[in-house]
Formats: sequence, structure tokens, C-alpha cells
Amino acid sequence: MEKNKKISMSVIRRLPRYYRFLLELKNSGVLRVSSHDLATKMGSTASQVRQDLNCFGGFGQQGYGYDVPKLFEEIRVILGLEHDYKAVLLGVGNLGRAVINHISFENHGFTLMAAFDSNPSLIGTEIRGMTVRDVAELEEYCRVNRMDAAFLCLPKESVEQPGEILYRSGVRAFWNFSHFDLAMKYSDAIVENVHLSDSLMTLCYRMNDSRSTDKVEE
Amino acid sequence: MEKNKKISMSVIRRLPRYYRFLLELKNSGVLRVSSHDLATKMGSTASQVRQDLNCFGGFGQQGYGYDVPKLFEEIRVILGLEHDYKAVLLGVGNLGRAVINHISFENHGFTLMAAFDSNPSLIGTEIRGMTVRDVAELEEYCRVNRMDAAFLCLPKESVEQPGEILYRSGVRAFWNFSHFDLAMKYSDAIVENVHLSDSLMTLCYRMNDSRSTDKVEE
DNA sequence: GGGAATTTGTCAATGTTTTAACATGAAAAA
DNA sequence: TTTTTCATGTTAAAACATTGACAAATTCCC
Repeated sequence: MEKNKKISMSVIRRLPRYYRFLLELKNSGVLRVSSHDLATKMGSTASQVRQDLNCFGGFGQQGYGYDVPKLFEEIRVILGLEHDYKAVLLGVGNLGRAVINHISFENHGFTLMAAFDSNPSLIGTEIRGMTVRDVAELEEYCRVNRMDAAFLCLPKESVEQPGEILYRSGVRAFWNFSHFDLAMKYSDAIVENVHLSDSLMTLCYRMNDSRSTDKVEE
Repeated sequence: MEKNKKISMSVIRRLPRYYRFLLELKNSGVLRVSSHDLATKMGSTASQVRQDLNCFGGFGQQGYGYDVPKLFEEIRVILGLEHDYKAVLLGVGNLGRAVINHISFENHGFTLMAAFDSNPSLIGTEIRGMTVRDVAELEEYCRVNRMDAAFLCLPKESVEQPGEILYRSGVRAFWNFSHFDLAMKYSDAIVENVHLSDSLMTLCYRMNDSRSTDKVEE
């Protein structure tokens, strides 16, 4: 049996990066990797890599390091990427289309089943083999087809109302791209917010910051 | 003079959220807010809010709280959102178009000056009043017009080469949406990575995790 | 105007995450 | 086969982040 110690969010958020780097290594035909090598790639320390991986079990071998294909597979299982969680997408504007076209859902644990929009000029159009549906059908569709997750790509408006509807029809996981935080009152709902503008503001802050710090001379 | 204590990343990453919530409050006509109210909205503690804001100065008033428009403006200045950093965007695919149409650059410290792509069928097309340029012109354009930042929306390929070109032509800040980490060898470069698939994998992990934790019965 | 109720800024304590150190064991080399 | 090298898993220490507590200052209400 595995240790029951709760995994911290900091560790969890690093797992996808390990996964990506391992995929790169695997694709390059690299067969073994040390915690030190991985750390260099990640921009962290060997100690942290070992600490992270050991949360889930001893995948390495002393004197050798980690077997790349094996470790890759382990992390894939840890993340649960072999799942086929059924998901709907709301909002087929630029953002929704970008998400649909940019992300490989199948490799990341999901199957995108349907896309919805409220804009009549979009309803009925095709995207990646899906016909865009009227958001009015959302509740029934999710209940009947037992959706697991929803990707919220509504660009401007509030996201609370569709959130409510989706929760009522059984959806418990939300990937939220809207400008507003999706505050779920239900403790069994999982919300993963992606705030692009927050990230841009952070970039802006860091740019100012580096200016003031760099200006030692002048 | 301000205290010279270095601001931690944890604090910096919360600033944009404060900013968003304050904007909401301001738009609703709310004039004052307590650390406790803000904490409730943020899902954190009053203590943390006060601690965060006090990194930058005492904006509040005992017995009253914080003046919403004033605090909003303070955070706007702290983040440096009044800047007009000149930026170019690379990759006018779905992702690039979503970024262009979805993000309000002007309110977040940037002016988007030009968009580039390597796809001949996109070059010359219009988007948001900009004519898409050939990526071959990138280096010269950035050098001549002194760009500050680049938004990298190249969906699949590696992002290292354009990064090199951009750095050579003076760009020091990068907002990277590509699937690969942009590993800049230059210490004065600022890279803000946005890894959508990482976020999706995290969602997947949390879904599995909640399943196993919830299943106390059964 | 005065006293109760608020609410901040800050210090101290608690909790968490990261880094460092090292004993142990496998692999590689001699 | 034996020794040296390498690199893990783990424990302990250090650094960092969050929370709690409270004095000081303001506002609100009577």
C-alpha cells in the first residue's frame, strides 16, 4: 500500500511539467535520466525532483537514475491521463475554438463530446466534426449523457449561471477560462481557473520590477 | 521610502486577483472594503490580505477598511498597468486569434503593435485592424520599432528559435503559450509560461483524487 | 462628546515547502 | 572480483508562507 500522506498542490502542479519533459526525452530516445538532469531541465533542484517523485513511490534505482519510459508511464498513471472523462465546452468564440483546436484532449484524460454556444450565428456550424449546439439544450444533454467536466470559454459575461446549470446536471469538474472566478458553493466541485489576464499582469509587474532592480547604474 | 523587502512570488500572483475583485467592487459602486470582505471573495484569510497589501504600503485605515477606488488605483500602479509596453504576437492560428480577441492589452500594460505568422495563407490577412506580417520580417521589425515584449502563440513547434531571434532584436519579456517551456539562457529575460495542457492535466489529477477520497463508503 | 465597535498594521507562532546532507545500494570500471 | 563512482531514498535543517493575536487608531452610534 502507498503512503497515505496528502500530496501538496505544489507537487501536483509540477507533475505535468515532469510529464512533458519525460515525453520529450522519450521521443528523443533517451532511456535513463537522473534527478539532477531533470532538475536542470525543470530549473529546480535534484533534491526536489526526488522528493516529488517519492511522494508516489520509489521509481528510481540507486547508481542508475530513472528509467525514462517507465517513469513517464508512472506519471501518466498518477495524473490519470488514461481516463476518458466526458466533457462539454461552452462558448465557441475565438477562445473556445482555440481550446478545441489547440488542446489534445485524448492525451490528457478527456473526450470532448459537444460544444455549446448561445450565439444563433454559431449554432449549427461545424467545428472539429462537432455541430455547435444551442446552450438551451445544455442541461438536458449533460444529464442524459452523464458529462464529467465542462470547459468554460465564455469570454466576457459572468460564468456563475452556466456553472449552476452544469452542477445541477451532474457536472463536477470545471475548467474555467472566463475573466471571473468561478466560485462554486459546492464542496464536491473541482474548479481549475485559467486566468490569462492575470498571467499578463504578472508579466507586466515583473517587467517593471526588473527595470527598477537592474537600474543600479544610471 | 518603501521597505526594500523583496516581494515573494506568492504575493505577486495574488495581486491580479485583488485587482479583478476591486474592479468588480468599483463597478458596483462599492466605496469601502475590509480585509475580511476581500478575504471572503478571494477564499483566503483577512490576515493574508492585510499582509499582502502591507508589502506595498499602508493603504487602509483603522476602523474603516480600504477605500475601493484608491486601493484599486494603488494596485494598478504596483502592477504597472498604466504602461504601454510595445508587444508583437507570433502565431495567428486559433490560439493567437483567441489571445488577440480575448485579451484587453491596453488595460494590462501593453499595446499590441503587430502580429506575425509563417503561414503564407495567413500573411496579409487582417485581424483587429492589423495586417498579419511575414515572420521573416520579425527581427528587423522588433529592432527598428524597439519592442518590449512578445506573445508566443505557436501551437506545436518548438519555441526556442523565435525566442533567440526576438532576444537578439532586443525583446526581453515573453508570454509563452507554446507546449514547450521557453528556456531562456539570458538572465535578463522574463518568461511567463502559460501551459494550458498542464492546467488540464492538473484538473484530471484532481478528478481522480477526489474519486478515491470520496469513496469512503462503497 | 464619549464609549463601544471596527478594523488596520505588525509581531509572533505555526505550518509548509525547499534545500542540504548522507547512508545505502546498484552500476561501471579496473 | 573488488573497488570506485554514481545516484537514489530519506531524514534533518533552513527558508518561506500563512495564520493568529493584539495594540493602536478611527469610525459609528447614542
